[in-house]
Amino acid sequence: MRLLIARCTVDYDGRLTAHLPEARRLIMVKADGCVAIHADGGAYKPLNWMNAPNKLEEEDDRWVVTSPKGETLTITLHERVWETDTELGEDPGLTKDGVEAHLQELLAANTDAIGENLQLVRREYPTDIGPVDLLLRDAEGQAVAVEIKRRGEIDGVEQLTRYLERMDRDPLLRPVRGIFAAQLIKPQARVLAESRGIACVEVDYDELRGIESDELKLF
Amino acid sequence: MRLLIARCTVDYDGRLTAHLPEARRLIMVKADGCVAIHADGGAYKPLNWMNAPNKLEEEDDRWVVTSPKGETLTITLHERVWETDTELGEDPGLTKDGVEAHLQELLAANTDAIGENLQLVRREYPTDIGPVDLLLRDAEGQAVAVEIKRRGEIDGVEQLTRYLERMDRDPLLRPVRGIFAAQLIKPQARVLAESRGIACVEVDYDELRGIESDELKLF
DNA sequence: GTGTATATCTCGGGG
DNA sequence: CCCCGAGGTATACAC
Repeated sequence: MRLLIARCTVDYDGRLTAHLPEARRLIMVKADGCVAIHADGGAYKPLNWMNAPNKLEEEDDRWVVTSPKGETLTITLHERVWETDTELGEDPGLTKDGVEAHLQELLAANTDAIGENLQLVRREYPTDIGPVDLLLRDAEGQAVAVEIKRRGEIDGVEQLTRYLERMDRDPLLRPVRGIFAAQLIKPQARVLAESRGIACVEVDYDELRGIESDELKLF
Repeated sequence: MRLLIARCTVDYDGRLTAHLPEARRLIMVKADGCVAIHADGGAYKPLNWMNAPNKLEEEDDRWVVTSPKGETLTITLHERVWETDTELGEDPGLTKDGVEAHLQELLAANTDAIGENLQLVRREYPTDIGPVDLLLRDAEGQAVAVEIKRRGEIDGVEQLTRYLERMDRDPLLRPVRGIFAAQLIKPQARVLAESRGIACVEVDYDELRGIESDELKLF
């Protein structure tokens, strides 16, 4: 990883055009070739950047980074404050717990948290406009489509609505009941869902994880 | 801006939990207090981070960053390779050209690019679920709601559909016609829009900008 | 490759 | 503060 602190001006020309007036900034060039220009604030997002793959040409105090799509990032260096180049090596990578995929796993294994007497048919049930998180059947054999979110907002209701509309055209499934499950459901999303006959269920992630580990203890 | 290259392990506990095994990484602490841990690849996004505002406690080789919401980022330093601290100063900031806001300005000034004989009523017409990009009236006085995107995808059609549904409840507007305008409209979005009676218009940004500058030349 | 959904999204604007 | 929408979104995954 190459790090350079310099007074510079930067111009991006690609999906839009953007310009940075002269100031002191950090320029980071990673081993994969990606370039990022950071100010001393503003969260982790750089002011300007170019992803890998790209081509970096250095001509004295003018760097031109070009992407295969024809985007260019031009960095003009007015004063180099300092620079360094350090080998970091491969990163073993991040392990995560608590994202939507885990919530889906837990709910697939504990459908009781969604409703009574529900049988899992499959996860990621495919429709021709995208996969439904869970397809279940209730005690009467009616198909139940479940959309799972960490945070239940309007987009999720729209998504489930599209799936239901689609699945209702399938004589083997029709009529399909919809359930919107999330750790937290926003009031706007709840109103929209219920106005469309979609049930809302709030689920507790920690509690589900507790059930899961209790079950494991039985063996 | 403080920069530290170190062998470290990192744990985040907040909206999810995440863990980074021991490896060499760059730790960046900006003047506003935000912390980012970067590997030597993977675009500009850090592996792990904590936004400002937060509290950073350093105890020898263990840094604990705590956000007001109770999220914590724990960095354990196993070997410090080098570090530095440099004053960058305020950044004058980025200027952009070519984003959706400009497209909206241009279309508001040149409704002919959307359709014939359309009169602008207002930009960002407020409904109780959000603002519609443009509200127009056609030659017959019928209200026309326009949703503008750079790239026309399904989400944009859903958005316009919600607005139309809402506006159709207003006796002063009803019935409202919908137009989906974008530089490029994806086939799926076009199918969905047209199945809902929403017209699609592709507009040329460069051409619009040309019209604009031609008009300026007349003065 | 396209299409779809997720994200500790980030960021900015308006109420 | 929350809500909403845009983003050079980036990223992963399925078809």
